[in-house]
Amino acid sequence: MASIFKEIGTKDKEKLLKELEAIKMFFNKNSSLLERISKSNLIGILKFGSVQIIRTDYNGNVIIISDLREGDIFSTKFSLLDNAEYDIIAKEDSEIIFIDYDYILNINQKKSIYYQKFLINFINIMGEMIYYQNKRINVLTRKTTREKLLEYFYNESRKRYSKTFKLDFNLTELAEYLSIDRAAMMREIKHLKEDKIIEISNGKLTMLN
Amino acid sequence: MASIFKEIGTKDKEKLLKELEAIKMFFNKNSSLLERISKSNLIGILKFGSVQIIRTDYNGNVIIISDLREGDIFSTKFSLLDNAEYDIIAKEDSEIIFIDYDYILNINQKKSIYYQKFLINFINIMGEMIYYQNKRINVLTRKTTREKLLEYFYNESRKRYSKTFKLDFNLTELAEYLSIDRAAMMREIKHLKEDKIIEISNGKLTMLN
DNA sequence: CTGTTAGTGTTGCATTTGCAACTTTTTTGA
DNA sequence: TCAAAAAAGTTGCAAATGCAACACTAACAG
Repeated sequence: MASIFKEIGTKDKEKLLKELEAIKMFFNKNSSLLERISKSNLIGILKFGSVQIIRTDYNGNVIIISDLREGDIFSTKFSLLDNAEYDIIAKEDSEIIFIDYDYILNINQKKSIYYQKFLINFINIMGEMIYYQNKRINVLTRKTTREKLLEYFYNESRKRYSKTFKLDFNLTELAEYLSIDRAAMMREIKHLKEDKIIEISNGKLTMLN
Repeated sequence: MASIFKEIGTKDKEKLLKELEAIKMFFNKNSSLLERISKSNLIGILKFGSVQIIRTDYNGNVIIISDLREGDIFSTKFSLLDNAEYDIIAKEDSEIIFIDYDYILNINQKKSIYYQKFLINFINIMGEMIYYQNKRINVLTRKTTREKLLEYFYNESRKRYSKTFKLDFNLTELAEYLSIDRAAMMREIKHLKEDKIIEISNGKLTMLN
């Protein structure tokens, strides 16, 4: 997996963070990030914890747009935070480093090796983001609940090189991630169990056959 | 809109393309790109024409994953082309410049100004790609056909600063883009007309009120 | 230890959706 | 210019989905 500081030594990393005027912030579990940061143009690097970008519809429906873990990166510019339905929530106690996006592209030390590396790391991470968004679109464009579930499970299984794995989400969140009704999803999961396609118990899923 | 050669002069651009071993290719309308390019690791820059990345399900259902126009960029690495359901189709006669992704990050002239600019342009374009994918996810995660249509129309209207605009897609393609049944979409469009929320005739849409 | 909250699991029912099968209209290219 | 293909438009119907409203269990905080 790509990392934003890959192949950059500790000293260079410190220098870089200083030049970029990086700010480290701590967020308590279940708090909203948007109350404390500007929405305009920041890159967030998740040091530890977990964070979700969510959308809450006018009818109270919650959709998980992004689910971020340690090392993941998000952008306030490229996410749709101007949309009032959107929010960013720390799901656990989390520490995040914020960098102004414009500073990344307008640093003084453009010729330094560590800046070159940083830019390339940044590009690789953006590439990964695009890839995972495509995966997500690939799931969301499936027509039926069953297909969405199977596509998601199949992806997770491949990602972990195992037919049995722990789900990243609880079942309520899974429905929010797949943008389907939770009750309908539970019904379909029951069918998948009955058809002996999956087994699932306390957060652990097994794909049969 | 970001451009990959922004602020790079003609001569530097030529030098750059040579160093990157860029290859220019022409594709006839309705031909598949995958028959002629490697799937592994290319960046495609659409000089002119239009191109779609599509997925065809086992049941023959077509979904438009990306719709690309002049100046747009796509990647064979970050798209899901290892998935046999995927294909890239030239919708019109198109010319595309291909660059190997790895060359972009491993060029000799790393310290040249035009390479700096190129990298920054590349980052800005990737940012745009992420933004538009988020827009797409924002539409696809709407639960009903009506909400998907309205969210899409609303976005287009804002993008063009006008309540009346020409649709990028014909109606068959629009259903493929929104991943909904065409007949169900037609039904819902009829309702939207009856409810005096939109007007639509030969590819031109108006949002009322 | 225990009351409260969050998450799981289930069901009935109305609504929406997808599918199949058409007709009509428009576009295209030989 | 006209036949064929593509796109638009429509409908009935079965199936899938969302919604509301539950009961039950697990997790958590005071």
